[in-house]
This record gives sequence, C-alpha cells and structure tokens, in this order.
Amino acid sequence: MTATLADVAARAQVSPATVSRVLNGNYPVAAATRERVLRAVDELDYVLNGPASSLAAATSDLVGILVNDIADPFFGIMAGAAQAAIGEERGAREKLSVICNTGGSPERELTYLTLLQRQRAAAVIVTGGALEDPAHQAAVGAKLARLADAGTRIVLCGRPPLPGDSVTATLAFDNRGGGRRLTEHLIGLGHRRIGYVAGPTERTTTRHRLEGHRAALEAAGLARTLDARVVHGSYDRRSGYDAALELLRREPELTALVAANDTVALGACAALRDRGLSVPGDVSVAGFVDLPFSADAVPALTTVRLPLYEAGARAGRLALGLEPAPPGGIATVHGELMVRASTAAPRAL
Amino acid sequence: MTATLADVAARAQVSPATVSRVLNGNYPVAAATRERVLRAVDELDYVLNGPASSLAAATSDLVGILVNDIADPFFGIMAGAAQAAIGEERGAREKLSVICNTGGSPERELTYLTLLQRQRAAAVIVTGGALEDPAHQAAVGAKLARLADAGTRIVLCGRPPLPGDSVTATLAFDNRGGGRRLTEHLIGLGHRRIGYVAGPTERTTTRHRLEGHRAALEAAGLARTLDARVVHGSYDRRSGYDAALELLRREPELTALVAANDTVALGACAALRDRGLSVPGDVSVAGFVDLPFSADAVPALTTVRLPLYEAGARAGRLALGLEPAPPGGIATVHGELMVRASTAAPRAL
DNA sequence: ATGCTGATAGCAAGCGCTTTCTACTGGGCA
DNA sequence: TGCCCAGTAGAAAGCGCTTGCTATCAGCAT
Repeated sequence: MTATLADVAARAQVSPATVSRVLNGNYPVAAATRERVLRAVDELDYVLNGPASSLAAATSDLVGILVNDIADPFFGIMAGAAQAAIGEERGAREKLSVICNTGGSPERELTYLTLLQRQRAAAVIVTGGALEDPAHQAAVGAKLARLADAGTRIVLCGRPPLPGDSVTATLAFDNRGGGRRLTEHLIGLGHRRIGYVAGPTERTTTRHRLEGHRAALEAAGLARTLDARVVHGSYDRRSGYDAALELLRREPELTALVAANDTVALGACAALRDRGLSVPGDVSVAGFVDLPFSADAVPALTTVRLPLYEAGARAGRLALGLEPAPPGGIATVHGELMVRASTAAPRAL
Repeated sequence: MTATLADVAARAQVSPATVSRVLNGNYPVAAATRERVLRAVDELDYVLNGPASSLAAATSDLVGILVNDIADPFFGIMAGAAQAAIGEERGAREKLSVICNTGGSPERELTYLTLLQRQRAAAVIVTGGALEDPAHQAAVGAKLARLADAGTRIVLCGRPPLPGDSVTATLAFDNRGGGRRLTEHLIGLGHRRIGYVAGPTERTTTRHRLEGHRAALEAAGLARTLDARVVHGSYDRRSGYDAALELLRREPELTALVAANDTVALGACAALRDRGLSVPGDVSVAGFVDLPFSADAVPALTTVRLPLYEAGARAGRLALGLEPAPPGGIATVHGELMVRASTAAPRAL
C-alpha cells in the first residue's frame, strides 16, 4: 500500500518522530540525518497523510476561498489572485488553497463554510457582496465566529465589514464612492435624465453602488425622478439587456445609463444598439468594475476600475498572516474612474 | 473547546460508536436513539472533525477540480458546473469540491495533484488542454496513477485521453472536428486567404484546433500557404490583437481570420477595427468555444460552441460515480458551429 | 578528571473518529 | 416454556501523524 511515516523511518533508520521533524522543519535535525530521511522519502515516493497530520497537529493546510459565481471574471480574477499569492508562500508547509463556488445560494454558502469548518481550514476568504437578508447575515456571522474560535483566519474581500471581532481583516470596495463619482461624471457631461440598471436587490453591492448614484443625483438636485429610473435585475448580460429596454420604455428621453457592472452595461449596450440607438451618440453607458474585456468593447466602456487582482492577492496574504492586518482590521479599496468612449455629452445640451 | 463525538455521545447517553453510525447512516440505529443523538448534535453545535474522520475511514470527501486559468470563463463555467453537480448529490455525505487554479504552470499542476493526494481526495477532475511536454505529461500521468492506486477517481474534462487505465473517465472536446468545420465554413463562403491566430504552442488544445484548420485547408487544396498564415500567442485578448496585426503585416490581403478561441478572436476584431478594417466587410473573424459574451459582441461572433456547462456537470457526476463511465472510458464532446455576423463572403469574390 | 550544556534523537501518549467483533434484548416459534 | 434470531448498542483496537518529555552524547569549562 501507500508508504507511511513509519516506513520512511524504518528505511532511514531513524524514529518516526525524526522523520516528522524533517518534514515539518521546525526542530533541529542533523544535516546527515535529514539527508538520509529525505532520500528515503524520495525512494518510497512518500506523501504525507494529510488527515492524519491535521488530526495530530489540530490544524490543516487548507485555505478556502468562497465566491458567488466563478464563471464571472470578477470572482475569477480575485480568486485566482488569492490562490496565486497563497501558492507563492515560501517556507511554511505548502497550503492547499481552494475555491468554492456558492453560485449565489445562501445555503451553499453556509454548507461550504461548514465543510471548511469540518476540515479545520487554516483560513477562509469570503469574496463578493453579502446578502441583505439579516437572518442569513447572522447565520454567516455566527459560522465565521465559530471558525475563528477554532483558529481559522477569516478574511473578507470585496465584502462589507462584519460586526464582531472574528474577522481577521476586511478589504471593502468603495462601491458608494465609485458609484457616486461615475454618476457625477455623467452629470458633469450634462446628462440630466439618467437611468440606472441595478443588480439584484438582495445583495449589498447593489445597494451600495446605487446609494452612490443617488448621492450624486441628490447633490445635483436630480434625485426626484430617481426611483422611476431604476430597474433591478441580476448581474448578467441578459438582465442588462432587458433592463435597458424597460428603462427606455419608461423614459424614452433617457440620455445616459449607469449599470451595476460591466457585464450588465454591455448587455444594455446591445439593447440600445438593437433599438437603433448609438452609444454614446444617443445614450451614454457606464459600467462598474472594469473587467478585461470592457476596454475592448465597442465603444470602450467608461467604468469604475476596481483593483481585483491586487485585492485578491492581498486577501491571500492576509489569510496567511504574511501581511499585517490594516488598522482596525478594515481597509477600503477605492475604485478609479475610467473615462472611455461610451460616455459623452448628451446630444441636445 | 470544540465539541467532539464523545461529547455528543455523553450528552445523548449513547456510545461514540452509535453517534458515528447515526452521522454516517449506514448501520441500523433505532429511531428514538437516532433522534436523541441528532438533538445532541444540534445542541452542541457539533461539526464532525474531517481529518479524524478521514484518517479513521481512510477516505476523504474532498474532490479537487484543476483548471488552467480560473479568470477565463472557459474554465469558470466548467468548474462551476462540476461543483454544482457535486453539490447536488443527495444521500451520501456531503462532498467538498474545490477548484484549484494552476495558472497554466506545470509545477503548480503537479503541486496541486500532490496536495490532493496528501488529502487523500475522493476524486479529482482535471480540465482543459494538457501541455505538450512529454516529460510533464509523464509526470502527470504517474501522479494520476498513484492517486488512482490510492482509490481516487480521476476524470479528465476537455483534455485528451491519457494512456493507461488509471483514469476513470475522459470527456474530450472534439477540437479537431470543430476547427475543421469552422474553416470549412469560411472556405464555403469563398475565403481563400485565411489567417490563423493560434494559442500557445505548448498546449494540446492549440495543436488540435490547428490540425482541424489544416485539414480543412488541405481538403480544399489551400494548405500551401498555411504556415505563413499562422501566428501563435497565448489565449488572451491581447495576444489576439497583436497576432492579427502581425498577420495583416505578413499578408495584407487576408480576408478571414480564425482564432484559437473567442477571447483571442475579440482581440483580433479590436485590432482590425483599429486598423480601419470592418468585420466582416473587410475581414471575417471566427472564434472557438462560444463564451456567453461572444453572442453579444459587435458583430456577433461566429464560433464553435462547446457545451462547457454540460461537460463540467457530467464530469462532476462521473467523479462521484453517479453516472456510468462512457464505453471505453472516453467520450468525445462535439462542438456546434454557430454562424453569426462576424463571418461573411469576402468582398471581392 | 568531572560535571554541565547544547545539540539531536527516541519514546509514547494521544488527536477524534470508524469499524469489527461481541453482547444484550425481546419476540416468535417449536 | 425454552431457544434462536433479528435488531441494536457498546468495547476497543487502531488509522498515521505530532510533540512534550526524556535520554544520549560530545565538547568544554572548571
């Protein structure tokens, strides 16, 4: 069968304890002995038994990364970056960082958390907006607290802070600020009739971006008609398409459209195009996040760039304790307004 | 500290053995006893210790899914589908399926495989094209064989079959056939000067799609000039942009461009546009895979649709043994030609 | 010389669970 | 009335590793 520590020990003519120490490298072992052990490991093709090791040591080298939708590059980029950062760690025993896709389902989120708790994960990174549902938030909070109790490090990335002190670090995106700046840009161009294609009502991200939008409108004295010009949908392209049509129906004179994210924005562009409207000639369109393809769209999309890769990588380092937590445990990650070709002054200024 | 099986047993006034049997549900336990145990589990907020359980049972409930680039929806969709399929399993003890992003690095691929072996994973799904490097292929093959020996089920998804019998099932994409049909479509439209933006030389996927392209050209007696009209790059948009420019430089009279995948195709479109060429007016462009945004591109992309979601979900079921392996262990997944607006007859027929 | 010290190595006790084997129970049947 | 069996529950032996403590030993100061 598979070789065990004892087999290696026998072959190297040392005790199992010594082999374990060589493998974990935290106890002095004479160079000659070490070499002998390493040779035996190699000859036997020995691979540590993770479960046994985790059981004995009461810790594991699993790091879980929770995402809402892995098919969405927004999450793919963050998760990939976190995994890369974790994989780069040198010195310590190699961590196994794994991505868990909740598909946006609250139950699956909880299930994954339980599964990770069961594995006694070393750390878990939770990415993306939270659900608004207080009951679910409480459940997640409780789960995270239990995990933290058991020694698991918790990092939130692109998610609003959680009350309590179980979270090691939070990297929160400044969705409000970004949303506000985006709409200010549009107002600055002269737009007055601005529609908003929002994300799903049940996510915090949706609300925050929308709040930024509202703030900009209010500051310009344009908030009156806000509600009539907001349509909610999901975070996909199809939803953007439909919502754009709906907004146009409600208010044919719309001169600009702000979308919950880039994917939705591109869907909206498609709808406008199909209606014979040009972007930005007839209607300006703006997105959020700045995914790689947004710069290539036609026209190139004005959007708020979120440093997904950097945030993901940082989350990975924080999860490993390679980087000190920000003061207060919370760092706000700001977006940068990227003005491109999809927004312009409205035709009839 | 955290509650253990023994705590639950004490509380329910039964032996640990009984608790274990209730939790694993494979041994008769009287309904009343079961109920009492379940209540105790609930009251103590007990969560099984995975490592201990895996150690004792010599199996784990971890399923690993290896992908080359999780930021690419090609992988995101497959991996997400596999995870969804695995998460849907009812009855058995909940599996923890996890995605591991190799970033295309051979070493990381091997590292992840070792890490999964260390965890005594129940199954591993390897997605996406393999590296051409024989040494690396052999190393992966050997690793998979060892995993299989240890009882891990192996499923390849979107990857060419491997010699030997360690692989439980292989879902191979018909990249050659798809590539061939795509180019035939172009030839059928009247194109004769067709450029090809290939993927990285080191991946099997690249070669297979290119072989299909070549086959179509040969059948039409057009293979002569093939080599001069192929440029290799990576699988990203940028690479498509650059390659398109290079092809145009080599052969300004090009009337069509086939790309290694949709992302690359869109990059190529951008390049053409920047050069003042219209698609498909001046140059037709075709992709491969049919990612969600390809249908929305302007113009909508002609491509070969690969059923990523279905394949991923099936791979998940195969990994769990929920579905019988295809005869011979290998199933070929065919692509479907999606003719859209980005291809048309060349201007000067 | 003699004891002390730092550097290594081994012993053995678990970590929390699964599972084989054994033990007990009551009812059905002869 | 006594025996056997199906149905349940428990005892206990590990699974393969980590780690606190102890043991050994060479070198060195005294």
